[in-house]
Amino acid sequence: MSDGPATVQATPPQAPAAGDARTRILDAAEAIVRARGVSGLTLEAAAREAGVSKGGLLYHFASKEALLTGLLARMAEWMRLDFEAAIAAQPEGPGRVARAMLAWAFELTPEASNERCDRAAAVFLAAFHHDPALLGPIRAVIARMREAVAADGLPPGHGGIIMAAGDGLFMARIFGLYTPTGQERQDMHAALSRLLEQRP
Amino acid sequence: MSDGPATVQATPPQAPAAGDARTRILDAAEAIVRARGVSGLTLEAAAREAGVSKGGLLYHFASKEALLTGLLARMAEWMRLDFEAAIAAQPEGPGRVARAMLAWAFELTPEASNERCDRAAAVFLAAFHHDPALLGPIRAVIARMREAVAADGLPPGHGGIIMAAGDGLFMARIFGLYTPTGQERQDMHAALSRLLEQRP
DNA sequence: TCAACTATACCGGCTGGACGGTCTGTCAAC
DNA sequence: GTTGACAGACCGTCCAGCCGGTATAGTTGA
Repeated sequence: MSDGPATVQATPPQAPAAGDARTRILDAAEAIVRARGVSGLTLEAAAREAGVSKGGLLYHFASKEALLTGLLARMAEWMRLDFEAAIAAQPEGPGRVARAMLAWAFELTPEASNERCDRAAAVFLAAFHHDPALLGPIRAVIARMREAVAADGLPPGHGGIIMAAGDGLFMARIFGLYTPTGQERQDMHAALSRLLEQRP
Repeated sequence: MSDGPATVQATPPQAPAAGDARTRILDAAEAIVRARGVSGLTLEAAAREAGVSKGGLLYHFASKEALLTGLLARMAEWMRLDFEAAIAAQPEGPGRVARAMLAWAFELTPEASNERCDRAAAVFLAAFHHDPALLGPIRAVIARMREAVAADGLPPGHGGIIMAAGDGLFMARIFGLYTPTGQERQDMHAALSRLLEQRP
């Protein structure tokens, strides 16, 4: 009994409780994956980062898988809303969805884009590592995007290229494979824009 | 930076299986990741699959990181050779490198392509999960590809699109996000081919 | 020629630490 | 006094890495 419960939580060690515990835990888990990688995400670490105990975390998420499922469901919903907003921001007509995807992938403010990109990557990789089947909600969102692009009135293949190119840049970023310069991004954006102005 | 002993050039006394132990261990590690995911790759499992003991594995690869490094070095070398062969197979002139990349990404026999794709994905994901810094050799290979594409005499952005689209399809495959139909792949291939026939 | 020695190529038990999940305890609010 | 929302000790499992042992081939020296 040399070291009893000497540590009492007078004040939370980290940020002072923004939002409810559930949201804080989700945010903490994302932050840990971004900072320390997928293997750094343990229940204890997530609990500590969120300012709750391990038991507290397990009260909200009964297992690690439940935590990842929660993370993924939140992300899928954000993606869906983002994508719908991007479509709504484009004028109607052929290629509307593809233009929205392009605007989404080549967002003008790289900061905001990178932030969201990294959050998505963290959730994505953590879920995939635990169990690839957890990506179901994301797959569903992507399938709906693909349907929308396919019915967009573009020449065959052009929609697929837009999606694949966006995915490729996403992958390059999350794995740190390479970082295109601003000029390169602009050139790619311009070339893709020309591509989706064509009609079948 | 050589992990393991110098290879003996004489035939092994009695080969219990195909190839030397080192190669068998590397192959076994890849197979495990493909079959059971990154988290299924343990030293014991790799040793068992390769038909050696754990101690035997550790004789050739002093740590798990050394094993992953070996896996990655081998893959980077294969990629480099593949890419050079793909370039050599294309007629000279502007867009040669981009045509090689296109042929590489949209290989005519999907089986062979998928096999290599999955092997690469296994190594890639396992290494990334252990330590993203291990991807250095791959990054180097990609950087050289990007340089080659940039000096290929294509309109700005077109080379980047080819690369990004290929990467996107790669990502879609390794994460099982979606599977383009044969028709879709053909359409994308045709559209990208048109793209790289243009001159600045 | 043959015993002693050395290097190579393994074998497999062991340990220490990390991690997911369980369980009991606590405490304020209703 | 019951319930919701935690706290935190604890347990079983898994795994990387360590270490002592072993078998065989090759070398050396008397």
